[in-house]
Amino acid sequence: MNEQPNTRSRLLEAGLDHFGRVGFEGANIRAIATAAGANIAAINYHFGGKRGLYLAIAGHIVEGITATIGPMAAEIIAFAARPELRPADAREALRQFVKTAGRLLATSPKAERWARFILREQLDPTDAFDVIYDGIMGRMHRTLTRLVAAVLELDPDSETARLEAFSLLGQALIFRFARAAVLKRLDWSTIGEGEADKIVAQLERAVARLGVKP
Amino acid sequence: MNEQPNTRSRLLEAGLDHFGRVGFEGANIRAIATAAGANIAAINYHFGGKRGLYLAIAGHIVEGITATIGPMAAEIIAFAARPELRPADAREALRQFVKTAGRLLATSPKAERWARFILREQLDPTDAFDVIYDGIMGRMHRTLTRLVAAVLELDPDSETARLEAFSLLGQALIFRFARAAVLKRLDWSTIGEGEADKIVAQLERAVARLGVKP
DNA sequence: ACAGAGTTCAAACGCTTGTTTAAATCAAGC
DNA sequence: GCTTGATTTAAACAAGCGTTTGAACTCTGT
Repeated sequence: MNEQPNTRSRLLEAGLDHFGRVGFEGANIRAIATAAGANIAAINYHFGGKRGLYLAIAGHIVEGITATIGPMAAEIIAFAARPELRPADAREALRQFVKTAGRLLATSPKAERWARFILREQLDPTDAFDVIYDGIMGRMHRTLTRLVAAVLELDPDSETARLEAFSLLGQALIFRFARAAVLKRLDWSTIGEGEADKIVAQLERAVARLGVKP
Repeated sequence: MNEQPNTRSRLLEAGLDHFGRVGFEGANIRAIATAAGANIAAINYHFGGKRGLYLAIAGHIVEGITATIGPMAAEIIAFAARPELRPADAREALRQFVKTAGRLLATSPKAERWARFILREQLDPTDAFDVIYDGIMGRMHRTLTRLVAAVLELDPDSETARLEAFSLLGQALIFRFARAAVLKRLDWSTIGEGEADKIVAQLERAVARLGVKP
């Protein structure tokens, strides 16, 4: 029943999955405890209760994402921070970013769980949303904005640049958030490597289209 | 306490809001009944139970969306079905579509409730998803695909055309689904007419960019 | 071997859940 | 005005919920 790590970690993982699927109110701490191979009381012992576990999971997600995309993120951030960033270079950096992040988002089971949990938080945000936004989301969007602004030759602090960054993000996230519709419409049964290739190609097309003058 | 329509309708509206906020498992039929100014037993009487109400709401959403975008949709569908559809014409139709639909999606309280409910269904689809997909979503996406394909001069049945349609859709939906992040990042407190203008302008930029050769 | 803190366990605690029941109320038709 | 069917009501049902409890089980340092 038990996997490798300690009860605390197993509860975080099981909770992430469970909360993401049915939401905070719908979640059942007995089911979480069972899935984690732990006793119900362990949740109250380690996290002080259901809400405590939920908030801890938000932090756990930030850690997870940071650890996963950390190396690439550092590289891109350094690149994006260069003052003499040329449009063509920024476009290439953006292309690399969507290739890696897009594939991760499309195929990784971890990313699936993260996305589910985060999306539910967007639907009616609680304290957990601030944890995630301040921890990873805001930072990531600011970097994306700088790159997009460089490609479009916009002021990176302008509202337009931020809107453009959301536009690009939307084109990636739609394949994660509207997965059920994507699978039906494209007649796919699942998203494996082959399907991810097509999604990534679509994202590269989006980047290539950025800032091209009519 | 009671609004105008009958108990059945009030339960559908209250349930749409409540299920959308906290999900099926998290929803509380007592809270729904109270919000609707009805007795708990009314849910079982009219819909046979919690699940029955949930499924009925899916149908109610399809009706609502159809009634709201019906006139525009009919016009666009007729337009998109024309065999001799020229790229420039299709682009103009697409521009009109995102202007109307984008503003509705961004500002309408009804659209907010629909989007919330539908998004939750995407996270783990049940029978209700099929009701919504077959009822409105698939139809709408097929029309969108035809228009996008015409602009890009692609085969409207090609996988690429369908992916491109999702890309465009993603750019509109991100402002609805990731609303919490959008508000934070753009330092908006709410999305009123002024903010909707900026979102619609961003969507028009996305349409203008479609199919422009480098 | 022992002590003591850290952790896990089964059992029980109120309380809330979705559903059911049977009586009360309403709206027409004759 | 009474009857009949549809609808609404308050009350009760068992099952499930999050939390608490106190005893049992680790494990580490001495």
